[in-house]
Amino acid sequence: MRSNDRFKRAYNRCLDALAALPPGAALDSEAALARDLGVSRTIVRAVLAALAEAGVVSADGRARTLVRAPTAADRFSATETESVRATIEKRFMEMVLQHDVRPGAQVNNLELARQFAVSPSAMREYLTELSQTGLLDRRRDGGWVFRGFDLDFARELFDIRELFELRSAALFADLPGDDPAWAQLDDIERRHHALIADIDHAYKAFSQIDAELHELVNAASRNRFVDKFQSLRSLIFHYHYLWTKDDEKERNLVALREHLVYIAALKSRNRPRIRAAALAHLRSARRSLYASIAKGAPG
Amino acid sequence: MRSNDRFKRAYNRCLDALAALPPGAALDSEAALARDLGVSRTIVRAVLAALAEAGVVSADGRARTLVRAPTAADRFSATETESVRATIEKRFMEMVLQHDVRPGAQVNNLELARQFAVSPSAMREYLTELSQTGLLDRRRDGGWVFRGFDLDFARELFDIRELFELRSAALFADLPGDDPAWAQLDDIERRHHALIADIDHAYKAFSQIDAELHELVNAASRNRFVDKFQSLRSLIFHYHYLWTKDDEKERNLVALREHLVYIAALKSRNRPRIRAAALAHLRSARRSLYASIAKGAPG
DNA sequence: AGATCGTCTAAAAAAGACAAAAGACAGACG
DNA sequence: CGTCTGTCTTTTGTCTTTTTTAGACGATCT
Repeated sequence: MRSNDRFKRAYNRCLDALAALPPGAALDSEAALARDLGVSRTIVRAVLAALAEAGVVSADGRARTLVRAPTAADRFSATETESVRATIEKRFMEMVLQHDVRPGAQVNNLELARQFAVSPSAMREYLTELSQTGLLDRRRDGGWVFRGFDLDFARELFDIRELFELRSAALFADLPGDDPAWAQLDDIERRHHALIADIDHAYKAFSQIDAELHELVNAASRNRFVDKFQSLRSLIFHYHYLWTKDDEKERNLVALREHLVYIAALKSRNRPRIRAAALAHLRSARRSLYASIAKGAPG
Repeated sequence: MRSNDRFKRAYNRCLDALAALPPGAALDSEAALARDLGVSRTIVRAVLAALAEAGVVSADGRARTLVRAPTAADRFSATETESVRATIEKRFMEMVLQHDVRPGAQVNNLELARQFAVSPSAMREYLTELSQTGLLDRRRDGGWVFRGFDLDFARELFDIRELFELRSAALFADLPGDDPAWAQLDDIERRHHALIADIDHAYKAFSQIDAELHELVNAASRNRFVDKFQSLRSLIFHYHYLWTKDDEKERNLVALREHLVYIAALKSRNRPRIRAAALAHLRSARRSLYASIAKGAPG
């Protein structure tokens, strides 16, 4: 059956909203709540019924009032509100990037589904989607072959990334002065400075801002294939950053400084300078990825 | 239920093989047949049982002999041997490339499944896979939006194609002289000459040889992302050639001649010459695609 | 009269069911 | 003793069923 994680997330968000109200306050209409929570009225009704059941709100007739302030115990836990899709992605990326599977290994849909505690259909759908990314291949007679997160994959990924990023950066420099992208670039630059200033505490935010910068630059290509590739890159790097801990802070600091040089180059609109800055950053990122793969895979 | 199109294709291939034998001849062992037909022994056994049922072979004990020469009536028809996947792909590409759906239109999984006479799951799996190609987008709340085979798509496709092909061609020129790719290139060149000589009858074969040439060149990149893109390109062009009939012969002849210039340039290993030939061919292919889209979509 | 609510319908997601296909293993045959 | 065959188990591809969600429409309340 379909999981009701949507309902659970809406329920938690509703508790958050109720925490700001005093006991005895009247709740908004169903339609208004649906708008605020970004779900259908059907879900809102289910949430309200559950809140009444839990004794958080009272529902006499059509007037609903807050009975008591919601507590942490009322909330659904993080594992419950996670969509099946997100669960699978996390588990799978963990498996892949931590080198728990050897390149060339056969992947068994049924076994993975059991291992991740999801239905075979959900697993199958995810594998189908991921087979477009080059991490997996579908065998002609059924079954899946894992191609692996190895040096070859990293090389192929970076070769394309270089091709796309250099093209996008050149196009970015040609954007008219009043294009909103310039303001977004300024904002990203400001946040880079803030992050560097507070690097001891905030270095975890690197993955996010890295994705934002490269997505902004690549958007200048106005090309859906570049966009798709970019989101694959973000996905892989997001999880890669998450689990590769050696020299994490230093590594991120180096990348942030390279970003600043790159941003300055973009703002100068000087083609050779942009190209040089982009290449310098890509080369250092490539080296760092190669090194972490060579270390992670002792085979 | 899973369809037995595999069994039916193996059955037809087996009939083809038997047609070469005289009545009374003994058949190979199951394992040998499985190897020859490229299927499992389970299927071979089903095929042999069906052949005995049809009276084509006799099965007394473990010795099997051919009773009579197979006829056309024994064969399964083309529609029966087509896999569900292939059916969907054909119908969908027909719909897309013939402009039966407007860009931005909502695509309904259930309705498509009914229309194509396949199950919603099979349809859904195909749409999931195709959404990686940029022809479709998945909406956050379920449902699909068709992005369309329009001028934007053609432009984005060709921009990437140009990027990849130029890179691949340059790498191709660096292949060592004893690389098998050169022999394959010679073979493709020979078949180009044969095709041009017999263009009045053979112009239908263009789609196939076009895909072969570009796949060979792009293989020099040794990059799975280039390969994936290349197979998407082949898929789209295959069906596009199939249905765009205006000036078909002339169009193909022009492309074949451009191919020959391109092949000669590759053999010269002269970088600027290769680049010029590739660009010339890509530009003319781009123009021809743009023109056919502008004509096909009167909106 | 206008907003709000209860109920119904349709569509999509997930799970479950089942046939087809692949592969393993032991016994039979030469 | 090696090869071939019969049977069984596992896994995949596809279809069907169940549940969840979105949205529409008329009834109800203020």
